[in-house]
Amino acid sequence: MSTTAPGKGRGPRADAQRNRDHILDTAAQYFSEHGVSGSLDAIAKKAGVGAGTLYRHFPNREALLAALLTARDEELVKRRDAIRAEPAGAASRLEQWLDALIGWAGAFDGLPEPLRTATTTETSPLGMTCQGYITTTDEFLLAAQKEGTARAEVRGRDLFLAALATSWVRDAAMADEFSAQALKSLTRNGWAASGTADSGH
Amino acid sequence: MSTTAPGKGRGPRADAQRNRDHILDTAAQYFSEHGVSGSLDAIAKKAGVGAGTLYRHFPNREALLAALLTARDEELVKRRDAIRAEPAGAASRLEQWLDALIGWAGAFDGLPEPLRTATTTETSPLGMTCQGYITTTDEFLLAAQKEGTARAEVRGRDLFLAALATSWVRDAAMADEFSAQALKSLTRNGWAASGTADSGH
DNA sequence: AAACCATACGGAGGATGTCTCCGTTTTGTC
DNA sequence: GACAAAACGGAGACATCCTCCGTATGGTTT
Repeated sequence: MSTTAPGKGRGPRADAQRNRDHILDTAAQYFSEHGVSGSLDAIAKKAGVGAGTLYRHFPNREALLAALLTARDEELVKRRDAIRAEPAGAASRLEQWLDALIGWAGAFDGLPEPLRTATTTETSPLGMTCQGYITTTDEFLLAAQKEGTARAEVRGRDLFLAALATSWVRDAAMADEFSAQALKSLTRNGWAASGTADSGH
Repeated sequence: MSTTAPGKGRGPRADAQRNRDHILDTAAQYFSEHGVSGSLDAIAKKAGVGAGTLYRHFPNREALLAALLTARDEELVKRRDAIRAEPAGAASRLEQWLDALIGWAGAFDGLPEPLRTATTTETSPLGMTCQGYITTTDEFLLAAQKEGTARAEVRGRDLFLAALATSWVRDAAMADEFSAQALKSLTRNGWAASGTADSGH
């Protein structure tokens, strides 16, 4: 989880780097337990730093979230590459990628909300991240469209939002795990070209 | 917007009734302008009543929201009856009902969130409301399934959540009105039985 | 119409949370 | 070891939610 960018000018001071990493670790755990709306001051206290230190490193909740997701970036990128390398058809690959997105957006309780906001707000750290994944979604989607297994009028952005929405429905819907699955199938049938749809129970 | 239930014991005091109605009106306007997360204290002030008065009538944000939606209930119920009376096929009726739900959930910015929470939380004023509309959704869905135009494995609850999700995506997505439309089509194709799907440009 | 009391009002204030400011401390360099 | 730049910490300004309780008002009774 170190972020020591080599060669770039003079690196950050040692204590700053240490604190930053530690805050990130603490925040990851705290958000896991309390959802993304957990108190930032509480995170600072738990990490053993002053509130000022936390806010200097991460000016607001979104920045902290963005940093947290960047740390997880590697994982999702790896997944993307693994899916790319699969011998399966384009439709299956797209489906797997969307599944990965749903899982990614569900990393913390309540995460879909800021992600959706970021997706439409642009020009924010989170927005950049989302934009990148929309591009990837477009890549898989285009392949499926060329293959004839995905409707032509669908856009990557729409599927990305649909994945967020699925994750959003799953949040706090623990009483009914079916619903998330249902949304997934609904989406699956939604983008599939006629005749290739799968009831996906 | 009066809520004078006739015959039920001794009604509320006149000033209480007046305040309640006025708070409701003020809240409707305030939420329209600032979304459902607007400050409750600000609403009280704007309505010219003390905070205590607001909280006595509506113990929390959800209660206020529920009262606000109850006022709109009549409208949606009327729409439901109108759809029922239509000569169109069951699929078309289901589609129109889902459209109505999407519009309903978009009455205020940010409304889908508490609605989703209420849907999965049950036993809350909002939860009751949602439950009722899920039942209606089931009614329209069942007709479409009997007609053979809707997949058998879909449930009303899922479509209800999908409608909320669509409204959720639309929120703050003004930069891209397409997305909401896309989600709608995606869902439409998702529940339609094979062969009856419509690309819904 | 005056008195009575249940009902309702208002707004100060406790609790929690976000974020800023600035005096103090730490780090890296010379 | 001394110096300046970088970073720290936590008090406190400010916003919100919500409660508590002394005070005012409305309806009823005589």
